[in-house]
Amino acid sequence: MAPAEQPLRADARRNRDRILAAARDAFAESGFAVPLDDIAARAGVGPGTVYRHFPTKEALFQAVITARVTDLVTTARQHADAPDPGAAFFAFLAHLGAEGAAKRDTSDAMSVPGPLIADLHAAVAVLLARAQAAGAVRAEITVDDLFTLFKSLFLAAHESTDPGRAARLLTVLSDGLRPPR
Amino acid sequence: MAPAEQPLRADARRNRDRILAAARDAFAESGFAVPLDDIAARAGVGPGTVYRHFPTKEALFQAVITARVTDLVTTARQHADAPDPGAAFFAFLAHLGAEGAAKRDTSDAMSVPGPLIADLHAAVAVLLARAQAAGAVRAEITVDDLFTLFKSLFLAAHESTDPGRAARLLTVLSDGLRPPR
DNA sequence: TGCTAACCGGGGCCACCGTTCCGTATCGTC
DNA sequence: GACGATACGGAACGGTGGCCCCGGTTAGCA
Repeated sequence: MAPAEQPLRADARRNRDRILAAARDAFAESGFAVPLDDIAARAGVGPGTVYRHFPTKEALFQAVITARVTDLVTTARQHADAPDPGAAFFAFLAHLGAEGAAKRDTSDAMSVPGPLIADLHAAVAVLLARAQAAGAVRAEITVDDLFTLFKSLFLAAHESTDPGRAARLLTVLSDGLRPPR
Repeated sequence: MAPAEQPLRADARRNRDRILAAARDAFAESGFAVPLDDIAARAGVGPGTVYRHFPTKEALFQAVITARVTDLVTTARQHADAPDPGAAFFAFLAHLGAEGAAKRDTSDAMSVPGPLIADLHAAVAVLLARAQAAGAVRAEITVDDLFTLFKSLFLAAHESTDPGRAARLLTVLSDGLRPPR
């Protein structure tokens, strides 16, 4: 949108990159709740420097998750063309589940309002509707239901160190979404 | 445990009861995170008075949830004698789900360490083991899985006002817990 | 009715965290 | 090499929330 930004000074650009990298790691480890001072310390800068580059903590978070959510949207749209709507839907759920199990901020990212999440919402709605039309998913489930379920799954997965738990719970959740026998 | 407590002065007892009632309502509405000042205001007393009766906010919370968790344990133990282990297990899950959907502090209550929750844990473990032995529930699920899943679900479910959502999500989870077809 | 002890209210302290300000250091250029 | 603009860092601010203490009041008992 604004490709012709004024060039940053060398140290500024370097610090901006370090802040983004530190924020990426810190948010992934501890979620949005991580203190901003921790991010600054991890980047080797002061809190003031973080605010020079990002107006608020939320803006920094947005900058961190934008790429990830965009990838999710892309993946969802790719699955929308698959021949088997049910398989495509559950494949995407597995992808989302792996993402959420690996990074603690995925749950927070899905709660941030904005066009990014709206896109994700819409892309998943397509997948869900096709899977439901094919009879692979219970008809009464909504996209909001799905988001809520996955946000809880992510919360649950990060409450323990049991590495198999996320996989077990994802299986439970996925199978529960299928129509009753 | 200590039935013969020294008699409280009339006004002290009245205030204690009002604080407990206010805390019960406030915790149910907003979870443990509700400010203690709000509870005090709701009870019509000052924050200092709350601390005269309960040493910490957690102690107050304990006092509020003890009766509820005890009821849950009793219910679980009653279900342990039922002839159909699978039906008993899922009936208890429905009971727990209703509790968690109605009161926002259920999730927090299940996270408090202590003998009360340990009892609940043990009682549910019996239900789960019997249901698994009867082939009504997937064998790989643990009690911790169940607790974690329900705690997170309660947290996430309260983020929306859709009254049917809790029921839908509970159905999904319950069906997902059944062995694969 | 008057004394004593317990109790009440709320102002205040401390810790935490997001945010801002300002003196200083660094960069880029002439 | 020096100067102006820019960026840096960390100390300070403001708000929030748990927790405690002081001065006044009230209940209980003689």
